[in-house]
Amino acid sequence: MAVGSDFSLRKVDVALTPRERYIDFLRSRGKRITPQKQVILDHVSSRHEHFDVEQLLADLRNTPEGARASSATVYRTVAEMHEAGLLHKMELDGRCVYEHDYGYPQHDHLYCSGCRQLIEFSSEELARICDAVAAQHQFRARGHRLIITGLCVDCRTSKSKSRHQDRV
Amino acid sequence: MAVGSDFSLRKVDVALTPRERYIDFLRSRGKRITPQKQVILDHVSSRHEHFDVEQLLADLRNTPEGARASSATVYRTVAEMHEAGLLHKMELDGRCVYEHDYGYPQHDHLYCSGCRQLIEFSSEELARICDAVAAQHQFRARGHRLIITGLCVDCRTSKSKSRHQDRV
DNA sequence: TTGTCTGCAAACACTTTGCACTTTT
DNA sequence: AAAAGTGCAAAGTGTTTGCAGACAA
Repeated sequence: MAVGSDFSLRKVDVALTPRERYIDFLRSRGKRITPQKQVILDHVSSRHEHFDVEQLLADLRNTPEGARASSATVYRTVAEMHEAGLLHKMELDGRCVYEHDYGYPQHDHLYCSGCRQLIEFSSEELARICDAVAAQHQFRARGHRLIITGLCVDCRTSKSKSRHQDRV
Repeated sequence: MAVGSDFSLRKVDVALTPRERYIDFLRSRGKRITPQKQVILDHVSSRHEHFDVEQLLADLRNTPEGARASSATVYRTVAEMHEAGLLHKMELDGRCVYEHDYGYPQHDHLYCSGCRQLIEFSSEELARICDAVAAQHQFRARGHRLIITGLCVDCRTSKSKSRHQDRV
């Protein structure tokens, strides 16, 4: 069973770049830094964007240098980066979606069930509510995830034209 | 692709019992009311509790009358009840978890990563935030889901004794 | 009689794992 | 040299689906 170590529970130290942070993490665990991990790291940290493993694999294949990593490796590496606190993970429509959120402020999402787009927002009030609720239940909160489901503007207006909306 | 019809989008009419509601739904679609569906309905609506299909199947088998339904049927029926607005669905740790929430007030959850218990809470403030955020993005919200992850009191205190905590 | 439903088993999508080989340290 | 990583293919999970027979409307 994977373990969310003390390391990953601590508030991130934003003085480090993602790469430094990751390398620190690997070193502290006696894990290795391999070309595959670097390629994946570069891809993932070059933008703040939601993706699943399939997309990441496709991206890697489209890379000019044709950087390569097997899906097994991508799954393993992505999990490792999640442990390291570089990637945020969530489940959506039966598969795992990640986003590079190291150094990014906490935020939540609107999820359009039409085009499956994730729209970000953040709310301090929400954080306050979470703290209050947790305290009330003597719960030690590690984090939270709020997803508001519905239809985005585009899907609302193109409702009758496309097959997009209401995919549940 | 399954369809979340107008029917299921409408606010539930709490004057109906779950059974009435379900039967209405089935009739309106020309779907049938079978013994299997009734057994499942009874089980599900007899308590307000979180379960996955595996648990539901086990429960059915433990029933005195040995009520039976294949897993395919349970999957199909549960999905149907979700469409009918009787069951709330969420994904957790890679599988789908349902709860009978017809007639119950909207609420959200604290999820203990130790014992995997779901603790309910509700917050009007939260609902307000969701509305505000959706409006801000011209988004038509259908619903929301907030999960606060962490450790419950029990798992916090029995931290060193058990293998419970930090299952990610 | 028509059309849905059920159960079974096969199919599926996504993810994890065992293993032999490679690579880092 | 020792330990961890990689790719492949096989094994797992949880869920869906095709189909033939059963059955409600």
